[in-house]
Amino acid sequence: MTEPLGRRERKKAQTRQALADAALRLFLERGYDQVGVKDVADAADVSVTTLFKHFPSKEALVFDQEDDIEAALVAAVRDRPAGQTILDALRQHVLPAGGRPRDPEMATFVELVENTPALRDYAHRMWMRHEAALARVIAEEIGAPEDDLTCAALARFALEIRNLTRGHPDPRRAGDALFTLLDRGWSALHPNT
Amino acid sequence: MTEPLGRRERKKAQTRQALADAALRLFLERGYDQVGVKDVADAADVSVTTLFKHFPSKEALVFDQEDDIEAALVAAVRDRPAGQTILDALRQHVLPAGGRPRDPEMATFVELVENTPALRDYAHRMWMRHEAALARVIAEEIGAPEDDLTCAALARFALEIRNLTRGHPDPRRAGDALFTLLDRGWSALHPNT
DNA sequence: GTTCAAAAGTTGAGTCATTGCACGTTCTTA
DNA sequence: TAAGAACGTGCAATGACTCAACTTTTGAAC
Repeated sequence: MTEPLGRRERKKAQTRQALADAALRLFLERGYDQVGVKDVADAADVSVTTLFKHFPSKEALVFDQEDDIEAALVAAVRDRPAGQTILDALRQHVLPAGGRPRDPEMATFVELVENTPALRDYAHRMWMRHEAALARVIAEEIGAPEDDLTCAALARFALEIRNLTRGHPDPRRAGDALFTLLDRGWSALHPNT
Repeated sequence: MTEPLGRRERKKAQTRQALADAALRLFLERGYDQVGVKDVADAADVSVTTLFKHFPSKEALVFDQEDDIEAALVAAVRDRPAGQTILDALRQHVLPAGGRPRDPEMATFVELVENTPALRDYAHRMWMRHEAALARVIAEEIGAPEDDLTCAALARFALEIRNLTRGHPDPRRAGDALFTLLDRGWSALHPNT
């Protein structure tokens, strides 16, 4: 489906990839704040303006493929198995799997993001940006008005659980406890949802 | 207690006040994004560098007296009446009083902050910055380890309630419902706290 | 009363991320 | 194939923020 690309689009994707690769390499070598966008552009052999045509900001250089996350989140709630509550669906989708794969490349990437305030904040904002969509699908599922505040609160709290458990020795167990906390309050307001 | 100020400190406070006044006036006149820090500095008859010696950022120009909020927050939990739960103490302290005083000057200020993304985000960050202190005092009060995750979560969720209810027609009632949600889950984990 | 050195205020000249404007190249359409 | 639209690219600018040096104020020693 993505095969028939013209030369132009192929070169565009190539340039984009070169920028992302150069950025990640330089950031890991020297640290995010010690690398300017000029350095990244030079390493990819393009001008700074071209860099910003491909990425909306310096932070976005390290978050390359952040596309279908919102759709997957909404689908996890809307298409949950029959009989499963909304909170259990969120619990399974938001919390990471128990044993970590320990991909070494991913590990250094996560370390870079965690140790760089600008990147940590950016990742947080990107993740919380899905709150509105999540709140909307929750309201639909329980038949509440679209702007129901408890749905917005549940969406925000559930998303924040991932941020809270990040860096914890056992994120799965910790997240479970927090989802249980939310579940007790939520099921009192909206039983069997 | 703050009377014996030397000429120097008096002039410093005077410059600071002139900057804050000029900034608020210009922001309300032309809009936050249409005013540069240069304009504010010129209006107060100082250089841009001097402006940044008094305020750490452009956003900070409008949040002049944000000092003892964290202390009051911690005190509200630690010095709550005997027999009152932590969540009830937070509910009373975080939620605004029912009838609004309708101070016209404050109203235009709130409107400016709400309608300016940069200021809205800054106010949010400033408010959430108290999460760590709040989490610490909650952990102390229930005798949990200082880095207990459920305490951090309760602190974050309680603070977020204020952000969620902002702009709602009846913040008091809406906030009450959300605190009740948290209360059910929390009292199951830590009864009578 | 004068001097002097540390502390604090002030400044102009910079740095860095980000964005209009203009030019050349590539793709489309007739 | 040639005009015209759309796109990639670079130069130069803008706006927030910082740095090294200069000036003023303060407090005490002489």
